[in-house]
Amino acid sequence: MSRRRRGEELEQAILRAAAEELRESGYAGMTMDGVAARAGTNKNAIYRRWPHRAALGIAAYRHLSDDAMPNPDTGTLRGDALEMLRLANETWSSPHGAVLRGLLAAAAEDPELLTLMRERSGADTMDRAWIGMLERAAARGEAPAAAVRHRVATVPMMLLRAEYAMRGVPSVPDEVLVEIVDEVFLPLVRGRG
Amino acid sequence: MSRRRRGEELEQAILRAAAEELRESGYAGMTMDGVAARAGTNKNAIYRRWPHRAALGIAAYRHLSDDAMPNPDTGTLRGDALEMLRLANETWSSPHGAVLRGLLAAAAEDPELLTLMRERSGADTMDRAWIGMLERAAARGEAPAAAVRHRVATVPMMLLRAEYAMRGVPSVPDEVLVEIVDEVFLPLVRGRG
DNA sequence: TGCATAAGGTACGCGTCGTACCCTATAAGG
DNA sequence: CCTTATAGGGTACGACGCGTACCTTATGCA
Repeated sequence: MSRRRRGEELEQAILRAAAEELRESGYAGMTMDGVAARAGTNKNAIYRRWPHRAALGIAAYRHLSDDAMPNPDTGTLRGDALEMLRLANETWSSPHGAVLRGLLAAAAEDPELLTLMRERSGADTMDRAWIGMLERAAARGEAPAAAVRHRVATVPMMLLRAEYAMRGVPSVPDEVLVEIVDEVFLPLVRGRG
Repeated sequence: MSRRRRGEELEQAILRAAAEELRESGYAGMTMDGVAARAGTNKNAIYRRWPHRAALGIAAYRHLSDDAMPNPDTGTLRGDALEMLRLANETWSSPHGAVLRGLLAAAAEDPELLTLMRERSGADTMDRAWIGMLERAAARGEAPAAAVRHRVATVPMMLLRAEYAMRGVPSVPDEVLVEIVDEVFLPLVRGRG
């Protein structure tokens, strides 16, 4: 008969099982019994490690993907911005993004979870990438130095996020991304000259 | 013994009860049994009218407040925009807004409900108010005519929405509203000249 | 080899949704 | 005025999922 797993090994098995459940059924469909069964263990082992379902969900999401932050350098501000938006749009409209949205929804009424989420969502890294993009544009003379501001740099991602909140699951059309760049981001950067 | 209510009268009683539960406990705390008990009826009467909890939640939210859309006219674009943002911020950070966020969260993975929400959330009315504001500014010569665009007009509200999504329950500080107007909205409008 | 620790197995309490069934008041129509 | 279809009232129940309790059993370590 098979060995009995413990410690790190068991923990990884649980996380893997939870991640699979997340991918297949989303956060709403991830049940503790399901994870336990899939991991070949029982709920005791889970609750000894995470206090509740949401905590496991967040940990498993983190386990699901180590998001490599892109840092496009197309040579123009417009190209860089579009590239960033398109990559984000792809990520968020994938099953992977659906899981993220489910978690965010679950955390909406639980501030504690929301902070947990934000810490691990890589939002800061994302913001830095946009600021870097603006700095390079400014160095090229493509943007006024006064435009290199956090509030300005984050506008496109904020708009994309809000667009997702309004629409349902499907991805945001590419025209919208182009509009965000051409009708908002670039005029805004220029308007600060 | 008291009359037995029917039709419209009973429906209103249920909606009133559901709205009270929403106000007191948020959407997550609104239970069907609770609403039935508070309305002095039973779940049959509810399920004969709404197919599930979420539908009742949305209907009750609508019943909770007939949102009079503000239409400030302070004489300057900056004043109008700030006023709109401040009103929206007040609304969303009130218990009333907490209910709305709870509903949105619940609807996040259910496209059908999301459209229901959007239809009744008055988002279109809100957009029109912002466009009207821009038009008046253009008429006063305070903004270029090219800035009167839907995508431009909706930017501040989108940013506020995204700000809410990032932070938890508490209201967005007034400085952020000022930043949205002074660092984004006004430069953007000017940048389109 | 003995023991503390942690995993396995299982059952349970609780809350909540949604459904079923049967009884009864009410309104509408002959 | 009486009958009958309709809809509300009462209640119980099945299903499901979370989180807990309790006991048994394997495993690593002293």
